[in-house]
Amino acid sequence: MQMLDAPSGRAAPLVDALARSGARVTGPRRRVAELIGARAGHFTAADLIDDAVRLDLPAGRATVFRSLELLVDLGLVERLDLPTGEHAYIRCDPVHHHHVVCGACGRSVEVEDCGMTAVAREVARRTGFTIEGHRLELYGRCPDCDGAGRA
Amino acid sequence: MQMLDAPSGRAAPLVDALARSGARVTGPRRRVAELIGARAGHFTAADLIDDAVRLDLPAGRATVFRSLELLVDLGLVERLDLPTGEHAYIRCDPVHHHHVVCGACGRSVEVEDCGMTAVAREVARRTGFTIEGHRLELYGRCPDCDGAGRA
DNA sequence: GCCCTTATTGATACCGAGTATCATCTGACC
DNA sequence: GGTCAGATGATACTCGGTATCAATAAGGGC
Repeated sequence: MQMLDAPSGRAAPLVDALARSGARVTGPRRRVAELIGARAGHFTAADLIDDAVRLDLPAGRATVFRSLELLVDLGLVERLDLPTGEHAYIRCDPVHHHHVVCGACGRSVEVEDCGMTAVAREVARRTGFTIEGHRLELYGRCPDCDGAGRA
Repeated sequence: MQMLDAPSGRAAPLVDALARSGARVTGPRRRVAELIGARAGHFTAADLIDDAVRLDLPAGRATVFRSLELLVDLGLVERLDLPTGEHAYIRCDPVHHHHVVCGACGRSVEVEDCGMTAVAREVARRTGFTIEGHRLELYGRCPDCDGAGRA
């Protein structure tokens, strides 16, 4: 018996948000939430599909993609493009922010604003464009990997 | 006879850079340069392949991809991810900069810095990460489309 | 101008991410 | 418990991009 009635701490908020949005809280969706909750840092759809098999939390390929799409729409997961061109997903809070991704371990943290609105304003001034949105991703090394690399 | 010995004004710099880099200046590469030169704004690899057929400037699919990769390496073309998730390419100068893309007409302009280095520094300070690179894309409406929309 | 080496080409097959289809199933409300 | 719209998942497909490999051609040396 899978204890799916008691989703792990990290999966629960996803399940709750799903319920609040009016979407049906189905077995496969719970499992996908569980899989995402078990992940740290960014992951690809393929990662989740592999995990589903490994952890015996069955969810069809199409369902994984559909659930991800749903969670992206709800703002609980964000799609990002790694410098390699790969598409990945990352769990996050539904407020505007950016990601800093560690190229060594894949860990990522969220940062807000940090002066981006000023940058957008400056760009608007220089180009005459009306800026409606932007997308910023920062790449580098997290303190741990940076330290390890130097040691 | 295609006047490929006299590439159009917009294609010539691409061909020159190709020659300077040590790569062979072949017929297909000239043609791809010509196709890119004929394009305004961003375009996909598929666009170029279509153009190649329409304009009777033959270049194989694999060759178009390879030429694009080469030009990306040389910094003459940049790959960008549209908000839709599509991959596109855009012609640009080989200095670090960002793109502002008009969602209505697809036109885009380059902008430099605009305070991004300060943002990166601030992010580094807050997160402890060493920032090695970033990627910023801005979306909005160009002055023309903005004006038309309002009129 | 010709030859030779080697980079390039392109037809083809392949791969992986993501989507469409559609018969079957199931959550949630009555 | 019954009903039915919404969800599922097997399958087949599309599409962007890459690998393979025999054939071709650029361009430096003579």
